[in-house]
Amino acid sequence: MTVMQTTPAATERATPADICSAPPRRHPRPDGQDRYTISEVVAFTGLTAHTLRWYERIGLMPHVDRSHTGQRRYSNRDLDWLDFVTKLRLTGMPVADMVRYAELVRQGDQTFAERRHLLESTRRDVLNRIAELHDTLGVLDRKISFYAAEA
Amino acid sequence: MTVMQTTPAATERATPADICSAPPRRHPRPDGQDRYTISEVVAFTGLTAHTLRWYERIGLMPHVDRSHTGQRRYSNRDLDWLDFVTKLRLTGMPVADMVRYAELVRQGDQTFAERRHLLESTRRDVLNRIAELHDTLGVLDRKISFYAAEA
DNA sequence: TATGACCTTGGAGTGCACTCCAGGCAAGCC
DNA sequence: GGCTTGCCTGGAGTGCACTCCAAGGTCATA
Repeated sequence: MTVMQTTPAATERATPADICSAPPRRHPRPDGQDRYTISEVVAFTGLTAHTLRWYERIGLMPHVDRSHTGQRRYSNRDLDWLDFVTKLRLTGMPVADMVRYAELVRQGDQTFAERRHLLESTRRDVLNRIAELHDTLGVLDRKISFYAAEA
Repeated sequence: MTVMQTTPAATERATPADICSAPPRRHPRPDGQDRYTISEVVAFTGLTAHTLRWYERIGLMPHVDRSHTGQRRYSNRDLDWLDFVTKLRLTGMPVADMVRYAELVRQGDQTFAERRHLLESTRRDVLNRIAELHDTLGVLDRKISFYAAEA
């Protein structure tokens, strides 16, 4: 199934100089398909196969379908979930909390209120972090313009 | 520079519900003093004594003065440095990179250009992270308003 | 049909950033 | 003098989030 030119695991160790440039590029999901192998999902999400299996083990993935020989076949719904999880990870939310959220989803509609609370508190975290980063940006700009003036 | 109200190490383990509320409150630096004990610095910065000693061990702190009995006495300059380091940490910069920066500072003025490059790339990282977080905010808002509509 | 890329598992290993421990010194107070 | 509190050190331990390994089954293609 091809594993085109992403940066499969080239995200290994980025020096500060690298980091800025390119976020791990992901491939578009082909339309009209709903059963992806793990390596396709690696290409779409930028996660490693190890991490995908691990997510499943710890209960962060809803049950993934299997082929008749036991190989994983991810659906578009699974990919949507992974996209969401990846976003949550960016906020710095611990994996344990995401597992908690996944459990709530499994429990069905009566957990809507709790899920909303969880997301709302995450939202506040994100706003705080953005504010902190803006603050840091100010500090960096002052230092940089100092160095620029001296150079 | 101001470091106002924050609690010492009350940041232990915050559940998602807690996190939002208060950032660890720190104590203001008293004026007209320039030799602080490690426990005072703990109160000012919110870092633990362990972490302060560890930062020194790995070369992230410039040499800290000692009392005649060998106890650490931090200066206001040291506190400023710790504030800066703490800001860099918030950006997600790895400790090893901050140690690199500290080394450049120790090497003196001829490293201005390199320091500026390092900070500029950090600045780009921060901008990227802010953009990612805004993106995540959009996702969260959509989910939250979905749950709000259903509830 | 055989080669090689791909997939499976449980469990062990890794790297980062702390975090703690044991054993000991020094100062203040009753 | 005895007690408490605070500080010191090197080295070991912890928790998180992966990351890898060994041993073996599966699949596409030459």
